[in-house]
Amino acid sequence: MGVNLADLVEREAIDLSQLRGKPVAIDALNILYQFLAIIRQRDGELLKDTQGRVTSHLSGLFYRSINLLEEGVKPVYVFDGKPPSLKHETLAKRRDVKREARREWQAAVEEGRTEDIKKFAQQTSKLTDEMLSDARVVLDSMGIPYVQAPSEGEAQAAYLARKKDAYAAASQDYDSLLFGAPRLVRNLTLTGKRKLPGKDVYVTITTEQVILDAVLQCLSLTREQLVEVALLIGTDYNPGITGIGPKTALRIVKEGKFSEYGLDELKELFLSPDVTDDYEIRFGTPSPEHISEILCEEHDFSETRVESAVERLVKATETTIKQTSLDAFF
DNA sequence: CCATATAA
DNA sequence: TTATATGGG
Repeated sequence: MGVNLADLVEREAIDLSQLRGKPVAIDALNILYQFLAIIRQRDGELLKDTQGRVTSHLSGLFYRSINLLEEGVKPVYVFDGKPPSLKHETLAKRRDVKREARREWQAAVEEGRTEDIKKFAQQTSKLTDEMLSDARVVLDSMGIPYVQAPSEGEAQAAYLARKKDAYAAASQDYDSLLFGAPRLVRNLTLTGKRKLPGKDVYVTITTEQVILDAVLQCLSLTREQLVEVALLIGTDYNPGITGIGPKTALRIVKEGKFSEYGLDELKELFLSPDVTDDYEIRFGTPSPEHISEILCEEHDFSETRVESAVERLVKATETTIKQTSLDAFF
């Protein structure tokens, strides 16, 4: 999932208040997959409505968005379009992994291995078109804008950040940096405690940011060279060169020997990705009626829970709009 | 993940 | 008030 630049980039813990009043371009697929992986019951099953339709992603999207707005953060979701054809091999591999995970999950449930149940269930997540369109309807009802990317969502989110239509791109993956996002925000969430897969150990998860210029300066690389390093290690478009890790990749690129590896054409996918200017970011007024319609009537959410959440949403929207117009005024 | 109830 | 448990759809 995405390029692994974790060993190379320096991250800085930030407080959510540093994002107050600022639009943040959130990679929608990335966050929805996270919700599907995490929002599950004890047997690893997803939350579903009475008709058996998955709702975990909607729960996550709804409550997370409200929490962000309450913090003054303005989420702008970016949805993927058609994946570049060069990604087909990667996507096929992911399907295989998921098929295997479903088998392992079933076996773990039958044998009652609790840790494995969770582990394998998380790997089976699949986002359908219906789940994505439900997510869009929820956002519409909340008055939260989203952008349709022609191709990769990460690329479009990075483009928004480059154009300063967004203050940052938010994702767990580092690809936005390769696509040129000047600022990447990871772990854009409130709750700070998460359980480690291994044992009953809890780690504190903090929101962090990665500044592209700082990364490049620290490594003494250009963005193009950072892309070269990533391609040698492996990205969503290529498996990487066997036996080459971050350290060796850095050396190769700095010695100017990248072109010996036949990956030159792939660079363009990151340096000139398919993005569009055809979008409008406008925050609207939430519609309690539409929210109740899609969440409660259509998908069996609890009315009392949704009502109190909507109350928070309306209040947060009012103050955030006020804050923004004030910012624009001064 | 998040909200809510309950314990401490 | 804060920490932990559990159900959510």
